Amino acid sequence: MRTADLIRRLVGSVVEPHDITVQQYNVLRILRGAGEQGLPTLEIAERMIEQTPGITRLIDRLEEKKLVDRKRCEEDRRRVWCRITPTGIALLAKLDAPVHESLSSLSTLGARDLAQLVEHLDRAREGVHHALATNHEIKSR
Amino acid sequence: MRTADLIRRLVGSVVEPHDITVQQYNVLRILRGAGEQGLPTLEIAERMIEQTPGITRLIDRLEEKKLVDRKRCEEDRRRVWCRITPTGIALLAKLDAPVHESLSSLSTLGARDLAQLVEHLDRAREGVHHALATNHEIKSR
DNA sequence: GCAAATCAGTTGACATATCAACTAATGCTT
DNA sequence: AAGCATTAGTTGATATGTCAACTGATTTGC
Repeated sequence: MRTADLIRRLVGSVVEPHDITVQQYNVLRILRGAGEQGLPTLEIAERMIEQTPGITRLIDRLEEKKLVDRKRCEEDRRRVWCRITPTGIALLAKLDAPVHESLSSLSTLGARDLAQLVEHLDRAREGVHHALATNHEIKSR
Repeated sequence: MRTADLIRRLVGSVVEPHDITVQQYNVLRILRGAGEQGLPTLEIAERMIEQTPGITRLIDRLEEKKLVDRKRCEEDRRRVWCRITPTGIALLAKLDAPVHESLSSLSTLGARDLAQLVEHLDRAREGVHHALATNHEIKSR
């Protein structure tokens, strides 16, 4: 968790001077990856690295900055499609290199160690995920 | 970072029903570890897992709940000693077992893998730490 | 021995996060 | 087809986090 916090702050130090938070950056990355059509609001929430219940207002703020736009889905009028705007794409393009470069600091670990680290974290996450789900079940009785 | 977020939420699901946040729990653990005399405010901040500039008010809230008390240091009147109260100790005692148990979900990894994971994270952190420090230097010019 | 710099901590203004209650649309059931 | 449950998303109240400016205490340099 110490390491995650440091990485968060490292990425923050790169993106925040451009007036977006790390979470907003994460949303933009997700939407860029999602392509033309975009994604419904709660789909974005599910893909976030840090889970956040405040997804609506997070995207409100991105919309205010014209980095994202939204429109109601016609087939299912409960849903809202969110898309990254050209301005958003341009901002990400500017950030790609510096973010990537800042994360190169992780290469204090070699490729092999890094791969193993990721694999271990994946396995750890499974265990924790299971514990959280169980915990939640118990609470909801 | 996904894994860290999950663990954070797992610990949160254990401690939050007792009306403290994960960060507050972290402060209490630090103060219990610090013993009788306690610690000056900013010393606590340095030892936190997630760095937080809002340490004063975080401790304000713990003080309101009578889990912590404070007094000015006589030798250096700028400083404030923070100590965990008996109520705080009692709360931690109640939480020790459930927190420990919830974290046993990490034993999807064997002891050896876990040790290696920690070592890799430590090394990763060094790299990131260095990058952040350098980054900060550049900014402050 | 005194001004300037530094340090420990606090405060105010503001941004963001969180939780529960809500609206509107759709799906399911009989 | 009516009624209830579910789903997608929003909103309001409130708690917490964040940044910069500040106070008061202690060092440091000259």
